[in-house]
Amino acid sequence: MEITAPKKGTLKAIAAELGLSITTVSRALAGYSDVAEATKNRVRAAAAAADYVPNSAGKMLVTGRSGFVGFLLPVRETAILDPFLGEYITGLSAGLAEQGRDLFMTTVSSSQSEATVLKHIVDAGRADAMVLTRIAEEDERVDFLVKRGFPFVAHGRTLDHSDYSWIDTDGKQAFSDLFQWLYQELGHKKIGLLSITESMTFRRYREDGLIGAIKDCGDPDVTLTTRHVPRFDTASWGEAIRSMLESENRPSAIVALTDELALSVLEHAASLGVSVPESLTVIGYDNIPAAHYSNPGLTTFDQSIRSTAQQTAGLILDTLDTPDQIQQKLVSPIFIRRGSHGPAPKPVPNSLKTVSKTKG
Amino acid sequence: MEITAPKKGTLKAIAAELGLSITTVSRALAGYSDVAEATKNRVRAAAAAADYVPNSAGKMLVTGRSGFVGFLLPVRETAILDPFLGEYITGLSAGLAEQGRDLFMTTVSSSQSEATVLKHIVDAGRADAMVLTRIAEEDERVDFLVKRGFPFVAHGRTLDHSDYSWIDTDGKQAFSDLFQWLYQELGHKKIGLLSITESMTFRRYREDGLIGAIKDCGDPDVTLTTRHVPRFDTASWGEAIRSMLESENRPSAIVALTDELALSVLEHAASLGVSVPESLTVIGYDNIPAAHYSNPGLTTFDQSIRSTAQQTAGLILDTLDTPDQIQQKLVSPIFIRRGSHGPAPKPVPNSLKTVSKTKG
DNA sequence: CAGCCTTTCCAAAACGTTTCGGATGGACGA
DNA sequence: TCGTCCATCCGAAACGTTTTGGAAAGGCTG
Repeated sequence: MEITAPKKGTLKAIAAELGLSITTVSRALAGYSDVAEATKNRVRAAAAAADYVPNSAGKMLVTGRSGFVGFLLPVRETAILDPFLGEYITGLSAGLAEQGRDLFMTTVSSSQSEATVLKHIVDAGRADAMVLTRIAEEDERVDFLVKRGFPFVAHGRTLDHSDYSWIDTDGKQAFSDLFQWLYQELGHKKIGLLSITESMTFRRYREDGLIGAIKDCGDPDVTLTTRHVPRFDTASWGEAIRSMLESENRPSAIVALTDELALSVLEHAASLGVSVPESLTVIGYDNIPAAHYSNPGLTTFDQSIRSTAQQTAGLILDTLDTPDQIQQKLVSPIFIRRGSHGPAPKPVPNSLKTVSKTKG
Repeated sequence: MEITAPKKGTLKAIAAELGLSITTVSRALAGYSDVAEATKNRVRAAAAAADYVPNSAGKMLVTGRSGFVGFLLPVRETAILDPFLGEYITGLSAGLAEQGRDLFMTTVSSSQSEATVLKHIVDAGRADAMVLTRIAEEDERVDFLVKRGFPFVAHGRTLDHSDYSWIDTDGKQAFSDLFQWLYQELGHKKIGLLSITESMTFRRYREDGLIGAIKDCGDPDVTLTTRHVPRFDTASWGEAIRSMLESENRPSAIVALTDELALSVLEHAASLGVSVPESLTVIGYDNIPAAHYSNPGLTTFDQSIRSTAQQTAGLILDTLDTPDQIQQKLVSPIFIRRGSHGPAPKPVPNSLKTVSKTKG
C-alpha cells in the first residue's frame, strides 16, 4: 500500500500513476500545445483506462460555469405537453449535447410563480444560460433576465425585442405571402381568420401579416371575418367555428393561427357538410403530426422545429462566448401543400385580376 | 477603499462585513448551536440584505452532492408527452423543491441510447439520485443503477424487484377487486380484456389480478376474451376493439389496461350502436382528464399521480439519507365510479350466486 | 484562587479543477 | 564557451464551501 492513494478517478490519481503533475495531466487532456505529444498520449490512455470523467463541481468552481442550460417546462396542472414542445426539447437537448452542455429542465409547481423559479436558477447558479419559450407580447421573464444581465435566448420575442437574443419564425411574412397566394392564385376574396385571445406576439405578427397584405392588395371586395378563441380551451372553439361556417357570408378560405384550430375547423366543416377543399379552403400553421393524417391532409406551414431548436443551441453558445453581442434570427417557415386548399368556389365573373396564374 | 473587497455574495464578503470568520458565518446560517443567538441574527440579517445564495459549486465540491435529482424524459421523436407524465413531473418537482433539491430532466435524442445518457449523468455527477419511470419487466436502466450502486427510485417495478427502492400502484389487487365487483355486484360473466403488447410490468400485474380473480371465483361460466394491441399505435386499436364488439360472443364488460384504450372502446361502441352502459360495461385505468369528459363518463381507477409523485420525492430523501435501506411502497388506486358501468345485460336465469348484494 | 466546564468563536484543511508564472534542460547560434 | 530560445513540465494559487479540532474567555465549583 502507498502512503495514501489518491481517490480514484481524479486528476490527482492519474498524475500519481503516471508520475506527472496534476497541471500536466489537466493540460494534456485539454489539448494544450505545451505538453509533448507522447505525454498527451500516455495521459489520454490512462484517463480512458480509468474511465476518467472530470468532476463537474471542481470544474464549475474554477470556471464559474455549470455546463447547464436551463429550460422552464410550461406544464400547468394537468395540461398536456404539446407535440411542438416535445420535439423542440429533443432538438435542443441534442444540440446542447454536441457542445458538452446539459439541458436542465424544471417545471413550476402551482405554489410557485415562474418568476420565482427563474430567480432561483439564476441566483443559485444552476445554469449558465436560459432558453425561454412561449413568449408573450410583454414578458416578465424576459425583463428579469435582461435586467440581471443573465445570458438567455428566447424562442419567440416580445413586442419590444431589440435588446436580447432571440430566434423566431417569420409569421408575418408567412401570412402575408399566404394571402397573396390565396388571392392571386386561388381567387379567394372572403377570408376568415381564426385566432386566439391570448396576447402572444406570434399572434400579432401573423394577424398583422394577413391584414397588412389585404390592405396592400387594394381590392375593396376582399373581406376579412375574424374570431378569437381561448388557445387551450378546446371546448369553446366549436361555437366560434360554427358561427363562421354557418354565416350567410361564409368565408371561402379560413386561415387558422395554429394547426389545432385548423383541424377543429376541418372537423366542424365535415359535420356541417361543408366539403373541403371544394367549397372551403383551410390553412393551418405548425405542421403538427396530426396535420398529416387529417382528411383531407392539412395545408399548413412547417416551422422545422428540430432545426430551430438546433439553432437555438448555437445561439446559446454564441451568447456565452460573446455576452454583449446579441443575436437575432428570423427563420422562414416552409409552406406545405396538402389537400385542404383549392380555388375559390365562385370565381368572380369578370374581375380585375392582376396576375392570373393557374396552378399546374 | 479596502485592500481588496471580497467578491460580493460570498461567505467571505459577509464575514468581512460583520468582522466574523467564514466558519462562523457558515455555521450561523446552517443553524449550528455553537454560535450565539445574537450572532446568528446578525448573520441572517446580513445574508438577507446581501441576497446571499450559497454557491452550489462550492457546496457541491465539499459535500459531494449536487442537489439535483435526475429524470429521463421519455420523449421520442414527435411523441407526445402524455398527461400522466406532465402531472407526475409537476408533483415530483414540487416535492423535491420542498427539500431544497432541483429536478434535472433530460431527454435522450435519437442518436443516443437511454443507457448512454444515464451513464453520463452518473459519471459526471450531474445528479445525486435518479427517478426512473415506465419500467419494463426487465429494465437495463435498473440493472445499471443497481450495479453501480447509484441511488434511485423507480416508479413502477421490474419483475424481480427485491433489491432497489420503488413505488408502484397495486394494479393486481385493483383488477382482482374489479372482477369481484363486476361478477358479484353486477353479474358480469363475459369479460373482455383489452391489453397492450409491450411487456411492461404493470400490464402483467393487472392481467394477473384479473385472471387470478376469475380462477378463484370458480365459476365455469365465466369467460375471458383478451386482445393485445401496441400501446402507442392508436391507429391499430380499432380492429381489435371491433373484433371484440362484433364477436357473436361479445363481452358484457370490457376491462381496458389504460384509459386511452377504454376511451377508444367507448368511441367504437358508439359508432357500432352498442349502448354503454346498458349493453356494455367499460372500465379504464389511470383517470386521465379526458375520462371525466367522455360520454358516458368513464369508470376507472385513479392513481392519484400527484400524491404518488410527492411520495417519490420522500423516497428519494430516504434513499440518500440511508443508502443501504431500500424502501418499497405499494399504493392502492381509488376506484372512480362514473357512468360507463352497469349490471350485466342478460341476468343468468338461475345461477349459483354466492353473495348477491344489490347496489343502492 | 485553582481547576474545570461552557459558551462562543476561529484557523486551516479539504474537495477537484484550471491557470498563471515560472523552472528546467537541451539545442542552437555567435 | 556563453547566452538565448524553445519545448516541456510543474508549484502554487484560486474558486466557495463545510468541517475538524482546537482556542479564548468567562463562569462556576470546591
